[in-house]
Parts: sequence; C-alpha cells; structure tokens
Amino acid sequence: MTRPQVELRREEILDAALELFERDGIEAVSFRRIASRLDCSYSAPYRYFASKHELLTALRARAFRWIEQRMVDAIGASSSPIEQLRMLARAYMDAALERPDRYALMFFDIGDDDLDPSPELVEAKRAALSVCTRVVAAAEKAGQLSLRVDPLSASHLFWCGAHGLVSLQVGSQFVMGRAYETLAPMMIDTLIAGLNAPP
Amino acid sequence: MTRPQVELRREEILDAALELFERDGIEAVSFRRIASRLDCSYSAPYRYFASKHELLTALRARAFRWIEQRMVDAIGASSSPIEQLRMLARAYMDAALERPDRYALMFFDIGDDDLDPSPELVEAKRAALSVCTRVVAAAEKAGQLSLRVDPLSASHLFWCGAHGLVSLQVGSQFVMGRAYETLAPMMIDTLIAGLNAPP
DNA sequence: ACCAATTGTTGACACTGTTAAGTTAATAGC
DNA sequence: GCTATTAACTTAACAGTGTCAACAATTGGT
Repeated sequence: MTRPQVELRREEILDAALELFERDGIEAVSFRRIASRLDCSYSAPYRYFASKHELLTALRARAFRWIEQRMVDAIGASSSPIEQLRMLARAYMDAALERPDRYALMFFDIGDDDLDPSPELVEAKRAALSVCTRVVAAAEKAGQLSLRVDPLSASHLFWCGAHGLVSLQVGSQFVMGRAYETLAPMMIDTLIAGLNAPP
Repeated sequence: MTRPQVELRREEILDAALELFERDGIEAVSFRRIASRLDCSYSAPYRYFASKHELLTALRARAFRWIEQRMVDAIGASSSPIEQLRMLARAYMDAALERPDRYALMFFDIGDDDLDPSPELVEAKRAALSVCTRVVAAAEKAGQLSLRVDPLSASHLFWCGAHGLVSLQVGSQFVMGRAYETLAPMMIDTLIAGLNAPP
C-alpha cells in the first residue's frame, strides 16, 4: 500500500487533531490520542510537526481560514458596501459564538508565538483581516462611509470592536449587564457613526 | 512555632505562584514548583486549593483587582469626567501592555470557568467594570457625553473596544498595519464621537 | 539487488495534576 | 497533665503529558 505524500499526511494528522479538539476541547488534543486515532505510534506525528506548538499553530491557521470564509460568504449576500460591512461584522461575531472553543484557539493561546512566527498563520490572519479592510475601503469609495481616518485604521477599529465584544462573550467570560444581541449592532453602529462624525 | 491562619497561608501560596508566573510565565506555575519555593511538599497546597484551576482563578482575581486600582489611580488625576474617561481607558490599556502575561491570564484562560463561577473572581470583574461605568455615567450627567444609549451599554462599548484593541496587541498577536499608539486614542475618540452623534 | 532516505516504533526521561494512605503537630476537653 | 481529636503535612503512586534517541521497516532510485 503506497503511503500518501507528506502534505496529505499532515492534513490527516490535523484532521484527527481537529476532531479531538471539536469534540472534547483543547485538553483532549495530545500526540498520544492523535496517534491512536491514526493507528500509528505516538511519536510518528513528530515527523510532520516539530512540536505540539507547531501542530496547534497549523490548526489555528485553519481556523482563521474558516472565519475568513464565513465573512466572504456573508458579504456576498449584499451589494451595498455599508450593508456588507454590517453583515461581515455580524458573520464574524456569529461564527465566534457558534464555535467558542475554535475562536479561543485562534486568539487565546499566548504561547511562544513571538519566536517561530509561522508564515502560514501570519498569512491566514492577514487574509482574514484584509476582507474587512477591503469592505471598509469600498464603503468609503461608494460615499457610504465618510471616514475621519484612513481605511486601514478604520478597519482595525471595526475588527478590534468586534473582537473585544465577542471575546468577552465567549464562554460567558464576562458578566455584562446588557445582552450581546443588543451590544453587537450597537458597537458597529457606534463605530460607523463615530467615523462619520466631523472631527 | 505557631502556624499562620488559613487565609495567610493561602496568600503565601498565591505569592509564590505569582512570582513564578511573573518570572517564567504560566507554564512555570505548578504545584511542585510552588511547594519547593515554600519548602513544603508538593501536595500541601491542596489543603488550600482544591485544584490548579482554583489556584489560577484566585490569581486572576488578584489581577483584576490590580487593574482596577490602576484605573482608579488614573481617574484621580483629573476632575473632568470626559477627561477621566480618556485617562481610564489609557491606564487600562497601558497596564495591559505593561504586563501582557498578566493580562493574558485574566482573559485568555477559557477552562471550565462555567462550572464553579468563583464569587471572588466574579466580584473582582464586576468591581473593575464598575469603575468604567461610573465614569461614563458621570460624564453624561455633567453634559460632556450625550449618550445615544444608556450608560451601562456605553461603558460596555468602551470596555470592549479597549479590550479588543489591547488583546490583539498583547504578544503582538495580530499584525496590524497601524501602530497601537495611534489606534488607542482613535478607538476611544471614535466611540465618544459615535455616542455623541445624533441617531 | 543494493543503497539511501524516508517513515514508523519502542523505550525512556522528566515533567504534570491529582488522590489515598499514613505521619506528625497542634489543639480542646476533662 | 493526659488524652482524643483534628488539622497540617508527607510520601507513594497513578495516569497522563511532550519530547528525544536508538532502532526497525519500508520505500524509491539506480
């Protein structure tokens, strides 16, 4: 039986890791468990991932591509840029709350990420953020958003606002006195209004 | 030699845990290491903390009280509520970036926090958030902030905005095209402008 | 068929959180 | 003062973990 290529094997390992993660959370992801699911020895995955950190990093890159796709799908449903912006934000937050563990994996894993920046992960993050930047720029160009600041900064504000709200909500980590459902559009609308306001 | 009270011993253990944490990060915090620092056996701390999760939770509560104090100190430097709001936000973000590991401990530890909500931690979070809420309410009462929404919701938006920005910056987790130093006041000013804008 | 490189296996090391059983020290009742 | 009780602590052990080194099997090229 011919063995699959390296890339395929990597994907197999990531598939197994993802299954474990989605089912039983981050603590269930271990080389031993992955190996038993793949019917190989616990040390075999080391041929493809130098460390657990590297494996989780690859998993995180996947998650960023996933949420990017969710945003891309969402903006396809409308043609008005300002409406696209609202739907993009909504899609981002909904995705995060739909899979809180996945979202936590993406952001709540401050390890030794400074070393070994993983080009794949950096690129996945950049691509996801750029969806937001493009829509903001389009909204400005269409005259639907008269930005006080440059489009890139503005898109950062939207991303930060959405991320802040959603990451405080994930795992109901913070008890807020107002419901997420009302705060989510409130955040986006307030940022839009603030960017439209005269300096 | 008379042994100290239970509360004191708890604090001793937390002190040791904090030292390890501040010096070598979250991975250095283990019952074994704490015990060796306290010259007791590795199992002794279990008399005071039922699990590692409980110990980390107590550490997190400490961190929330710390950042609350930073905010309280900051608002004392001014008497204009709207200026207090700006300084509070600044103090919050500065504190977070000054001690990124501590900030990560506060927020990036999605464990089994739903079970066992730890009244101490909940109260510490509530107290910290209420500093922000009070200042926002004061600014509105003083006519310096004409809120489109209720003060509690508005304070949530500020908190989320600051948290979002700062938590993407912590550990330079996200490569943004604009510097944090310019984004931080931009976020606060945009939210203020958005809240002041007519509906 | 042989060699080299890739891939997989086993054993081991040094850790970890956690529990159970046993030991010592301090305290309270009389 | 002596004892009974309880609290504090220690040791041993279990079931895991990431990681590495030595070894075996398998593959592909010539």
